[in-house]
Amino acid sequence: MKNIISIPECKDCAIGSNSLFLHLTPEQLAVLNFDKGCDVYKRGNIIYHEGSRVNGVYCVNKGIVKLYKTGLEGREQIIRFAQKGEMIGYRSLLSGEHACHSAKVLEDAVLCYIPGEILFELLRKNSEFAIALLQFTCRELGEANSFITEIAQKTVRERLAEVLFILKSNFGIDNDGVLQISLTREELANMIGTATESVIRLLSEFKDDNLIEINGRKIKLLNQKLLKKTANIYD
Amino acid sequence: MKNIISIPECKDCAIGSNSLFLHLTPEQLAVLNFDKGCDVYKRGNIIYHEGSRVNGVYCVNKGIVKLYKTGLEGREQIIRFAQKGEMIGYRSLLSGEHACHSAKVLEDAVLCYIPGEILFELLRKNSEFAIALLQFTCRELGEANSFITEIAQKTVRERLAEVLFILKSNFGIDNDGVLQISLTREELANMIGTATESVIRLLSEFKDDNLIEINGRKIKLLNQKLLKKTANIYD
DNA sequence: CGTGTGATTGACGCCTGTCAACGTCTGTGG
DNA sequence: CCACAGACGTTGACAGGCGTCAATCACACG
Repeated sequence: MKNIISIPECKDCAIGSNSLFLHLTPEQLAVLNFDKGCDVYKRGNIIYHEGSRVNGVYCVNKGIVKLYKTGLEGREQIIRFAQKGEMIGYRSLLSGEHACHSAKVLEDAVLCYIPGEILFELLRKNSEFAIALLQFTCRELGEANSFITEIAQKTVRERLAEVLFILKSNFGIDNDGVLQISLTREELANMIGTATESVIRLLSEFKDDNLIEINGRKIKLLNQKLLKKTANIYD
Repeated sequence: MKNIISIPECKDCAIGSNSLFLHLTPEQLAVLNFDKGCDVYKRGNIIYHEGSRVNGVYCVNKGIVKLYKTGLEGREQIIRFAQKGEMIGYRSLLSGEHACHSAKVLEDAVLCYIPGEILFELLRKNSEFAIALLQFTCRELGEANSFITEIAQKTVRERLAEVLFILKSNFGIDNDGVLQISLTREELANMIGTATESVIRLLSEFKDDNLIEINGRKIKLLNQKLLKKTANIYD
């Protein structure tokens, strides 16, 4: 097995203007770097199950992780995807509750593990870090509230069109306009709370209307303006 | 006008095991008490509008406040209700975003106002307070995620039955089993994302099935076991 | 080549949103 | 004191969006 990877440096994850780790001092970053664990996960691996107790948080260094709740009759509801630089499991750790969702690897991933005590220690010693995490959480809460409104008031058709834009803003599109994440029809359905068949039918309709182009799981956005109208988005 | 009220003491709001203010030192509590403002609001008053900038947080000392987003075609989606001891507006203040919902008085209320600088000061100086607020936010985030799953997967009928239990746990029932909050049919509809007429019809059905008793806006829970089954709740 | 997962399509019907009409109650102003 | 407006509640009719079930196809993998 030539699967040995070099353990990523925390400071390499402290990228982007919104990284929480920017608020740590170099010393704290060094300590964190020393105390953390790191592992490789393959597609399909479960990192933790809904309902389990979480004793630390994971940082995504590479790959994509799907966070989902299991609802009625085992149907999964996707809460969000986490990618490079994002933390998962922090909600459960901080609230002291059991995990409110499961985490499953969607694209082969490298995750660092920060034990709970270390995180709490940092939060206690570095109030800027705590406030930054608070801000992050509040932003996520705002997104959740928006999503509630949308899922409650919009039609499936509108939600599907909208989710394409959400995926675009999270994972981007390449030069041809192709979404840089590939999801199964079922996963799309589980994001917007509908049946797989409905997603298939609606995607076909979008294609017929020249809003998108489909190539397997690759979705290309053709007419974003009209697609936004379909999604009932006006910004 | 004999409408002069005595300004409530912050320590009187620091009740219950989950109050954030328990984490403040007596001195901090005293400072907070001195710096805060306080006002009386009548039913129907808007405290702030969605999209406005929030420069502080409000603490509910008395009454009930409805937090809601305005969605498509002006339809309101109720996010939550805040009552004695709860804070509102903190999400927007902390995330630095505009208010993601409007706040409207449902039952005549007394609200204290804590300027943003004061709150941030406390968060910086008292890490236990910051962590407590973080925990609170995370719990709310967990609830939001659960709600997303429910609204996405459950039928209107199930959601309506469930919301009765949510109201029960938030506002309680009296000895006769009557919910201690009175909402219009429209407000119930706006909680679960459905039409007013659907709520009316379903409540009638619940009544016919002897699950509840209706007296205007007063709803009495008769058969909670069956009602839970209707809500598809198994705990 | 069998097996399994995912994608697709069609048929069918119910849940639920919309529209419209009407009843009820409360507060307001003449 | 009555008339009226306005908010809220109720009921019926109706259509269509969307979930469910079932059959078939496509494709990858051991």
